[in-house]
Amino acid sequence: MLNPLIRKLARGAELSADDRRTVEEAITDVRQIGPRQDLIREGDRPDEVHLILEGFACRYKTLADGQRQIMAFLVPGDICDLHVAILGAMDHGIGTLSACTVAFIPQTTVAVLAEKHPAIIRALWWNTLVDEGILREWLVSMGRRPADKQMAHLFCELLVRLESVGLAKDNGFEFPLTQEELADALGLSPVHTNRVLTQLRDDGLIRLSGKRLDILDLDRLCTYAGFDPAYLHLTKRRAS
Amino acid sequence: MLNPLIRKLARGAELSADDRRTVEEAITDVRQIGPRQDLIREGDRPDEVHLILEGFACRYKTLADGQRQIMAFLVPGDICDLHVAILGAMDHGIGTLSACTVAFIPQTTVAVLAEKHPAIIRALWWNTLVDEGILREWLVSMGRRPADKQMAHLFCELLVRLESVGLAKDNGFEFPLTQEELADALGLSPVHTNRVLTQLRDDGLIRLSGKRLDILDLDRLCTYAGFDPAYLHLTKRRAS
DNA sequence: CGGCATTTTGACAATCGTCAATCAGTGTGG
DNA sequence: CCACACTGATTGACGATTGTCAAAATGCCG
Repeated sequence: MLNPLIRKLARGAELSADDRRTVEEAITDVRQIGPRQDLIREGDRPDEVHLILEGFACRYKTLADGQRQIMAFLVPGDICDLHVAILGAMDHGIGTLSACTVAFIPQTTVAVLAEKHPAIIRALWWNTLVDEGILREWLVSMGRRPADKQMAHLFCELLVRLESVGLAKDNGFEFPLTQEELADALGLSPVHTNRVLTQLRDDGLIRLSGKRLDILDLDRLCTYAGFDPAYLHLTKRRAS
Repeated sequence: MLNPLIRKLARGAELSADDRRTVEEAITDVRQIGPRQDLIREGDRPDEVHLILEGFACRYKTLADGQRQIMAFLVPGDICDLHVAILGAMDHGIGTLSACTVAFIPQTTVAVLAEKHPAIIRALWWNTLVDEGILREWLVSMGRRPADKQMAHLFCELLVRLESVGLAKDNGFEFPLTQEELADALGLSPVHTNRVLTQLRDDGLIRLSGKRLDILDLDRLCTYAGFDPAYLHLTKRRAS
């Protein structure tokens, strides 16, 4: 399988064949991680960068009263913590949701890339900035969209993101999350999440069974959610 | 007055006297902007970077139905759009709230800095990453904190941020926003914002009159909000 | 003083959360 | 194969938070 990171970066930045090979070669330490494991905890200063190759992970914070807020879904091709080298300590945790395949890339390798392959670093920064755009859109969703549209918007976003790394087919994709985890991402209670999900199903917009999510009427779902993919900055080129 | 950007960057990164002078010299085009003016609109590709020197501005998005969500407050020392050069088009707007003094710095100047003063660029990236941390904390607030604690948390954050650029005194600062603008940042209705504000006042936690916000009992407000300033990454050094 | 934006208040409605029970699916051991 | 336990999904009843609408009060500025 083509490395999902390269596949994604190629959409937003210019990478030469040499750059791509360099990225491939940086991925040597690949590990299988079980579901619901922490990759990094708040306060850590990891000396490796983590790249998701398979599975779903998330950024999250846990409040003093035990509530959890998921701040981002990390899917194949996503880098978890490029910023730690600059920021110092992690201000949030990163954990797997499903079982994941994760590449551990030493900071020293990243530093070498920065030195010798500026195009790669630029592409990685592009990626980081897209993630920030996603974060902003989540904030908009939580602040100004009712729960049903917020959820619809999230599903639209995931479809586009997973398509960009070749993991969506026929407007559907693997979605190995419990409703409780989905609730933690939406800022809702699990019960209300269930009700909203039921409503979207009853409206014929989606089907969620087993661990697969199918979008039955993409146009209508996008309209319903007010989804405009511009914030994903994926328009430069088509997948090759 | 000491340039607030330099003051802030000095807290999180190492800048030599030469670096500081270089930053000073990059600020030549300084303009006065009235309140409620757009600096950049969604879709723009500005060829200047904007730096707030005085006043309050914000990042925002407007939905199709006219609702607005403010995604960040930009205060003196904050850079609005360092990322545009990498991302292409703006996926959100930036507008002033109060009257502002804004430095317009050409992208070419930034490119020269990147070439000749890596420490400055590194400091600017540090700043961008802190902004991302703030965004994550806002998401947590919106998702998992009730309105009163969310507002309390925001006030704690603003105090720390404004202190770091020398704009807070005696646990108070200029806060030139209407309640409607505050509501757009919190994701609340203006009416509910007013009620929560009244409650915080009645609890003796804050005073908000005219355009000044005073925190009357900082310890209690921080406890109430569950505020932990770690995410602001301002711990490396004291203000000099 | 008059005009206007902003703040404040009350009454009521909608959304969402909590609690508790039930149902469904899955895997285990006998 | 079935009994059992366990997790996750679903449903109902009810309560809390937040939104909406409309009016009144306040403050600011010419």
